[in-house]
Amino acid sequence: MGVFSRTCEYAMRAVFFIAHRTPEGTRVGIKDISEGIDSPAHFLAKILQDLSRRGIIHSAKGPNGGFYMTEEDLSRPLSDVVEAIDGVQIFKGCALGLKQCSEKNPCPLHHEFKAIRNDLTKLLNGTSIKSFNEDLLNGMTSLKK
Amino acid sequence: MGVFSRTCEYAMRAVFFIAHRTPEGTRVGIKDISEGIDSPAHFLAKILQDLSRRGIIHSAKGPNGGFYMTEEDLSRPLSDVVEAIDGVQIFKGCALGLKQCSEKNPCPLHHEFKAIRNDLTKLLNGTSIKSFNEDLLNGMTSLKK
DNA sequence: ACAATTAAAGAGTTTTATATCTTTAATAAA
DNA sequence: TTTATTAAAGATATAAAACTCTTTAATTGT
Ligand code: FES
Ligand code: FES
Repeated sequence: MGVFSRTCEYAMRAVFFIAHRTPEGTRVGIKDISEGIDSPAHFLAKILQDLSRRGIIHSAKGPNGGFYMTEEDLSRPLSDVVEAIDGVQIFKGCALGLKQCSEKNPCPLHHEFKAIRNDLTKLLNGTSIKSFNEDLLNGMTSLKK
Repeated sequence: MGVFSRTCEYAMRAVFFIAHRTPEGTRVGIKDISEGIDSPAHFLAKILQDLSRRGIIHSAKGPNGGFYMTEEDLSRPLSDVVEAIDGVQIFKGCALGLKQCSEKNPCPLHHEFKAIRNDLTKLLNGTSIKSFNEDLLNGMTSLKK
């Protein structure tokens, strides 16, 4: 596995996909999303339920229902998605899995690793979903394998 | 989970521990290692068997047997351990799990993520186990929770 | 009211990661 | 040669992650 869990990868791709497809108060269904990002539909449904419960995305049942994101949702940093799914370890945890990453009792990787972890945090925490999405709207980036 | 799998965390801690404890052709047993790094002994045994088969560490059976590392082993980069356990995804894989991370078809995170991934690669690939170990010998870093 | 559409919820199954226990093989020392 | 010591190998066991299927509830439009 890479840096994020597969579940988290699906979640991020889905969020970008929804952001991309619902610029004007429209909604997009689970089928479209799962096809659009190459993920198992039922599994993704669970993930989106979760994000929806947490208020990271929104949904509506019934005809013309589906998932969508409000302006507020779009302004959120991507780290909210990651944290919802994978938790906070990736941002705070020790590279070697020591219970506490600390300056007091640093592991051999601590100093350099901390810098890298901070860069990752800055990237995910400092960039809104909307601004990632702009590249996507401009056709510069992709969600498709 | 953090950046690395738990198995990989144990592996790295164990490698540092062995390096630390066997400076002079001595060996250290699985019991000592697992206690020293806080890991389940039998599980760690499996991991070390694996590393041993791959030639990343060495072992000897019988009385006064145990695990040890040659000069050559100590000169290896830590990335060899990570790659043996977690594979290459962490160094090459797309943040969003796209099949191929590429400039041609970059995901929204690609540019910034690539830089971070490269820093991590540089850290693990560019530093020998021995040099991480020096801090450990100087008592500046830790393997204990 | 009714039928169609959609996500939510619930209840699984399968696969992978993590962990344990037992037996075997190699080595060293007495 | 025997015994003790150690890792290797094999066989399970448990837990978590990933995935699937079915039923329910909400909403819309007729
Ligand atoms: S203590 Fe290990 S990364 Fe900080
Ligand atoms: S394409 Fe996603 S990180 Fe390179």
